[in-house]
Amino acid sequence: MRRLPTVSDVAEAAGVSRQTVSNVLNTPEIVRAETTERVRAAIERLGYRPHASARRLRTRRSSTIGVRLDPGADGMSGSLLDRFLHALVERADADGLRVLLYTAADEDAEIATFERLLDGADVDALVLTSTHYGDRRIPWLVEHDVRFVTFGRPWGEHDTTDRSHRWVDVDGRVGVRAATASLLEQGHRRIAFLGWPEGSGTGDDRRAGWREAMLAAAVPEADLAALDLGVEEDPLDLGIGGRAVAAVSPRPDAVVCASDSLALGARLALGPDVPVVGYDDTPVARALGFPSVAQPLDEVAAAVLELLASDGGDHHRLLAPRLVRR
Amino acid sequence: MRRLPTVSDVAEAAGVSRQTVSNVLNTPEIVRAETTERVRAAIERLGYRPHASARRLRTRRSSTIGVRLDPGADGMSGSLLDRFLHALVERADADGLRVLLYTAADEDAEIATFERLLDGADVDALVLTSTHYGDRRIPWLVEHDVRFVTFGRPWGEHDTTDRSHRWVDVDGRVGVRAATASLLEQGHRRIAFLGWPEGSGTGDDRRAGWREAMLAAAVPEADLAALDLGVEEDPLDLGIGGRAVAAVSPRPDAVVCASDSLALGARLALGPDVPVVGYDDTPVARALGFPSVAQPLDEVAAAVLELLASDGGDHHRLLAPRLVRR
DNA sequence: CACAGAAGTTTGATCGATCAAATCGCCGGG
DNA sequence: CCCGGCGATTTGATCGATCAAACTTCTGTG
Repeated sequence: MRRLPTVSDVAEAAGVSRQTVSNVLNTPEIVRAETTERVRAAIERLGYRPHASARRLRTRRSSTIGVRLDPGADGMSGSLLDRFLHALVERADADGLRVLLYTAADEDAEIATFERLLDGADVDALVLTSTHYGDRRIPWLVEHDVRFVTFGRPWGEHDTTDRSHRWVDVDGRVGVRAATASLLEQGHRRIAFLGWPEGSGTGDDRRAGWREAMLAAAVPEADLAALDLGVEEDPLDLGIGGRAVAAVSPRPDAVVCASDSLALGARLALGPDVPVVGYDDTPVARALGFPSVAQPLDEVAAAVLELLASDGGDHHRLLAPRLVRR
Repeated sequence: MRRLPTVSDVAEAAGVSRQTVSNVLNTPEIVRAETTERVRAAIERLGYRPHASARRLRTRRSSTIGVRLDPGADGMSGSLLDRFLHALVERADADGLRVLLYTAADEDAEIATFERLLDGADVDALVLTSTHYGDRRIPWLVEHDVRFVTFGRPWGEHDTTDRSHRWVDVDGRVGVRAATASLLEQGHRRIAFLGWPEGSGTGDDRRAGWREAMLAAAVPEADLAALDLGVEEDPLDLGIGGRAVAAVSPRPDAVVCASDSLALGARLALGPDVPVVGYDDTPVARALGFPSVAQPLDEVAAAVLELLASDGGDHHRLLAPRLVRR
């Protein structure tokens, strides 16, 4: 491989000094227009590209963000992370940022990885994806003064106005409320909610959306209990959700679900005549043609990067999902 | 953030020179055991970690491999890339390699990205995932003397013994043959193959596996034509495959499919009584409980890294998939 | 006992960029 | 006509590591 041109080569070719070349690239406003022109031409002619590692060494910034590739998300919604990652990489690229992946078996291993990545100056910011109750990573990062943004709000433990923790999330409650409302509009009244047992932040949030819509439509509170189903999802047994819905008597008119995989279970148990709405708009929902609440992953990615870059301003964003009707 | 310790700090603390510290880390065999011990202790005590960018600048190696995050793989098997990536990152981590993501809208954009990544010394090797007929990326990489491995063999255009192109792939033919054989063992004879129209490398390879198994079981060649179904898959219409199978008369005893999403279509059209086997072992197959041919992604990742690292030895690997019975 | 050669360790230079400070050129005011 | 001040550009030092070569110490041999 040929030797790559350096700033010095460009400088010589353009008849200026190294620093001027550097200035053209980093602070063009202090360079005379005519000089800029000459340097630009030389850069073009020689095919010069700054050497990323050299720059990072000097500036002590890596312009790289670390993202964990979650092993857990192996369910049907696994592709969600995939799509988020894709959006993130695309946006980051436009901002001149690189995305580095890492994995970790558990929280301790992940914190050890943080140390490696940060001390080695491999990354200078992190994006975390699955936040949960009692997440030990957050305090660690805050304490070590690391720049990070989570996709997922801090459930419970934190004050949402806490300025040390920036986060972006999608308002599941609003999404499920819209889904439920759309079923109510179609004339259904006995709309079941098929979700997870109480105690998960995300799940309870989505459940709340269903309750709100039902109560707003004057469905008596007393009727809700029988329609509120929480099952422990098992990737190997889709039937569990379906059986729970099928056991409700009288049979519900429609079902709003906390995930597409629950929705698939319900659909298989009840047949195509009972409307079902899923969550996450996965390929399964698209293929089978049932509606689903889609997370605006592009917007999430954009917001994550904005929060990473910004110093002041707001420290969190709650984005509205979109109901995909089918 | 505190100033991080450098080699010099460690050297001073251990009472040796910079270079000796470097040797302890990179070529321990030339350092006296006693010295190594002392340096190791100092490293531990100070919490020293090598600065990745400085090392890269000096060695002109980034120890980072670039992987494209494919936008296209949005189907049900999208999570396949996800799982592969995960395995890759895990293995790479163990070898001290980092994985950097990139995206690109089309082939030209991707080649432009190659230039950026390589010239900037961001990555020193690439892993490509979806190879196709007439792939212009391959000759570009070969010509520019870039180290790369593809997951997917070169379909048609290349000689498989070509030493300039290293690849790893999964033997779909063997996988589908095993799937078909297992159905034959169960006593089925009219086993349909539901795949894509002829002309796709992967698809034809899988079809060949079905044909082989059928012919080996003495099913007359003449019977095969009616059972060989190729449909253009449409992520928005799962029914297309199902309708194709349902139209076969007399109805097949069982169906072997080129993908889980085709299998889902067949399953929905024929009901749970006609055995169906899918391909890729996606969450859908697991959830619905139909068998599927699983690609050994861990092994693929390991093989990819081995080929990337090795200088001599074999230049390609064809791995055997595993039939997941259910 | 001197000495060649190996083994272990140190020194100075370097990778390619940016920072900080110095220098140069030019204009206008006193 | 000199000088302060500003804008544009250059120079020298530096980031943290490794390379290449020099140097020191040890070992075994004639």
